[in-house]
Amino acid sequence: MIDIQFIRDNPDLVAQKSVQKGYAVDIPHLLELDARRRELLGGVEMARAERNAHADTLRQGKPSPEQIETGKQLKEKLTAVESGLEPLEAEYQELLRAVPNMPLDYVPVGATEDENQVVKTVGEPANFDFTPRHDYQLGELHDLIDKERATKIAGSRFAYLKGDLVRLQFALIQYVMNKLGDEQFIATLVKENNLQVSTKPFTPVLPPAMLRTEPYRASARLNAEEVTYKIEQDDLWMQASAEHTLCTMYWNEILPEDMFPIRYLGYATSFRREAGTYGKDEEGIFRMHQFDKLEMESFTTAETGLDEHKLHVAIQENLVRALGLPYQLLQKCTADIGKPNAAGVDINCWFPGQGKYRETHTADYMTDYQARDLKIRVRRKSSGQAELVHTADATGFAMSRTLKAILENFQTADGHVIIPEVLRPYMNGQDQI
RNA sequence: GGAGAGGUCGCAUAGUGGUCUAGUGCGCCGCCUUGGAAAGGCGGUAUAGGGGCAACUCUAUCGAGGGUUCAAAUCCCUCCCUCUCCGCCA
Repeated sequence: MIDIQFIRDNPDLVAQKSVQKGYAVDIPHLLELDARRRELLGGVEMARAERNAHADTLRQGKPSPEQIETGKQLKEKLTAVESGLEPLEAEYQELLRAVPNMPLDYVPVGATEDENQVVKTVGEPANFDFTPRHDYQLGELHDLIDKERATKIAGSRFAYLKGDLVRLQFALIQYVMNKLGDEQFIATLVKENNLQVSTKPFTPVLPPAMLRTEPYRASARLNAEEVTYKIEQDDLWMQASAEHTLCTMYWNEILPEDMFPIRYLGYATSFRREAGTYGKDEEGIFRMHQFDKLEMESFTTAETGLDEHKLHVAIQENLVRALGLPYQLLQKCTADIGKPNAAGVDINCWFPGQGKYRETHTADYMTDYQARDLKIRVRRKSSGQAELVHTADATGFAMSRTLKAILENFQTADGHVIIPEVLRPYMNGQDQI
């Protein structure tokens, strides 16, 4: 949720930037509601003050019939003004929540994801002297992926992953957990990128996989119900990313300043309905209903939020480079960053099977937009004041997409797959599949 | 699944219709005291919104929402959550 005061102060800017993000919000109408709401609220509060003052005079003893009569009249008056406020309040809240976060100035303006800016292209796609195989072909060759039986059991977009592919996943998890848990590693990236942030390492977290409606809504991440599974019986949602259960972790809390920055590396199985994607990426394990993901989530003070986001991106790049995957770094445009985002970056890795760069990573910077509705605040040491925190999240590795990228990029003519060197120590030194 | 208890200020607790403008203890902050500290004393100690240059002030918040009443932490209804015991279970 955005600050209503900001909208009051910058109505044109908010309208303009909302449109740039693809959210048509009637700002003049919102401000009109806001003004009327405040006016009515004034009346309601005055009526309440009168009622309270009257109640004060009756503190002791029994009230006289006259006093009860006065009280009745005050009550009627209050009910009358309150009834005017109620529908207005509901509409106001709905409209206010419809306003997206404001993109930062450097975010390119664009109407579709095609206008995302390629910031850099790193690494060269391998020049195979044979037709590169897809993940499912390599999977079949080494008995690594069984989608057919998974479909029999669970339906489309599920898979049994087996053998070396599973070992590879656990190696990847272990590798990332070790890197992000190493203060020296963080310190190097902070220095290299000239960031004004702490060198504190990330704490690994296994979060719950389900969450309740109320915190989910407040996180501004439950805006696409077609992507999220719901357990009707228990009124719970399956998280579609560890980010969802991580960013909500401190819901309704005020945290001491010396806890900051709070850096988590979550690992969770994520679930997506993928409704409306029939026929899209049906082959292989690129787009699944269920996939495992390492996810960074940071809570920071306002001053360090942007640099924290940049740290996330630096970490992502470092990890992708360490594997040796060719990739593009994209500055996402206003249309693609998402409603709660102030900025966002994608990393698209090269997939030889498709001959394309496809999205494997994303990094989101929310400023205080999520925190406002989630009511997550920091208690400042100097002033004692409670201020909204900033949140930023970023993909560590989405397992299935990364496994696919490794399979396809490092394949050999005879159908083997060379395991990235950094992962070999976590696979008993195994160097190929 | 069965039975029971409970959700009050950062924490712990008191509070069963009007003196609750939510008490007390702990914690925290400031001051006094001290050579310095401890102990002690005094004062303060939330969040959100509205008004005001400010001092300050008004409103809301005792799990959530509704109701009864002149008046609700307290009574009624619905829901949510937590805990304990039993059963089942990785």
